[in-house]
Amino acid sequence: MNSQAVEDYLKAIYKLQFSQPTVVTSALVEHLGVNPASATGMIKKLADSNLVSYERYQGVKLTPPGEKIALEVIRHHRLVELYLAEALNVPWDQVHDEAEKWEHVLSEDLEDRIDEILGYPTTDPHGAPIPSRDGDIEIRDTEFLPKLAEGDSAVIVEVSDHDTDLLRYLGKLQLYPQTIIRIISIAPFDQLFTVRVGLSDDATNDFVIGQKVASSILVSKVKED
Amino acid sequence: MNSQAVEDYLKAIYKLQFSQPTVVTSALVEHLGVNPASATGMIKKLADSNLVSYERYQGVKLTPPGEKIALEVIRHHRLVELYLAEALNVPWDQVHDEAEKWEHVLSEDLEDRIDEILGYPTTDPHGAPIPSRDGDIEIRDTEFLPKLAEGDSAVIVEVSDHDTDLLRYLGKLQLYPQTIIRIISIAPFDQLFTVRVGLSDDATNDFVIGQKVASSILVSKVKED
DNA sequence: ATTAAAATTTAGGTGTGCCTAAGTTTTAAT
DNA sequence: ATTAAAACTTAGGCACACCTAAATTTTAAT
Repeated sequence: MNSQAVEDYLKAIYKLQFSQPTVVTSALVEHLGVNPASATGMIKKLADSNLVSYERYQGVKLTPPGEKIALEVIRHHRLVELYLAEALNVPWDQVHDEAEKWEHVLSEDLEDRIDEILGYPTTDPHGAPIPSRDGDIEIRDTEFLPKLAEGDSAVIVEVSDHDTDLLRYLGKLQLYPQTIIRIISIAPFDQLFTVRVGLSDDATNDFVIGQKVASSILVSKVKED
Repeated sequence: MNSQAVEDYLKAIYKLQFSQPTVVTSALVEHLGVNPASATGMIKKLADSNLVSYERYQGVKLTPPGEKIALEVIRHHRLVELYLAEALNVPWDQVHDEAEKWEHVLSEDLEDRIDEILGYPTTDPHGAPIPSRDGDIEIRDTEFLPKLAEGDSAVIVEVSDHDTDLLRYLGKLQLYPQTIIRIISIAPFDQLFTVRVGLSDDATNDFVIGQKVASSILVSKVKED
């Protein structure tokens, strides 16, 4: 069996490959909080097992078998997150950390039971897509909130899931997946977004978010009528 | 934090202490399926941490701190077993193996949520008592089925939980905790028990069990009127 | 082209928990 | 009392996954 460490590395590589065509050691070091030497050692091990392709100093890429395992782990993680939120009422800012532990001990049998109980869901509590059993994952047409212009309306598709404080803050602002928002204005220099939840003309609940928060939100633009 | 291995050893010692005042190395070797040398090494480590008292060649005994941890692990295990059975419909012969993995990753927060959802249960699916949060565990007046005499009626209190095949067999015979049984007869030499489920006079469903099966069942005698 | 800084790898080491093989101690039989 | 068998411990190693410190390679600046 793959160790927990192997699974964590593969998952990290999978996620980092969205923003980088090849994942360099330092990216893994930062994402996993390990020492560069440890990352190099594990990368060699993964390359030996043919889970990543690797060229010294050039970073890694998942091979098909590596990607398959990464997607299985991600499926476990996201199913568990949703299960914790729905069935056990764990607050959405805590499900990620719990799921980090549970994803590694979930049997296929239990995975199926949870999947069935949840009604074969397609997204987790943060809006991230849940891969299918055979590793297919939905590709969606999204952009980060900072790409929006003044006056744009959009629906929140997904929010970044690993920062507890950030999630609590987003929750307080009602910024959940499926929520419709409108960009009222964008202040220059500091890129501050004045945001309104919903489509109303009522400005009393508008609030302002900065770059950090804005770029943790993935949206899909809503066409005006 | 205590490693999974430490938790497993403490749990094993706790269980073995019921039948032996002091737990010798070979008992742990058999129960955990490890090499004698490994057990000795771990025993030393546990003694150094003051979780067991230990004298070379004489076996170990849990200290109060060791017993506390053992009971916490057992509480986790039994709560998870019951949760898997009730909420996820995992068959009762499989819950033990799943719980072996989950018990080590259960946070206190999740433990409380599960406890609440289950309605603060006191026994697991095999009838074993669930320790309270602060380590109290119910002491019951029970005996093993082979202690019963012909004609005795008794209620099944608990069955041995770790043998999948045995549990499936008991299930087929309807020998669950709470079930009332009567010993119709005991065949000499081989100690074969003819058992009837319930208190009826209908003999058509009587069946025979041997020593192995009989001694896996804990009962509480029912007084005749 | 040279060099300083950044990124990465190598070398060597730690702790955990397992193993086999070789003693040592206890126990029970004669 | 002696001895064989059983039980247990010690000694020496292995695999894993981490670390620090030192060396190497890449990169970007002059």
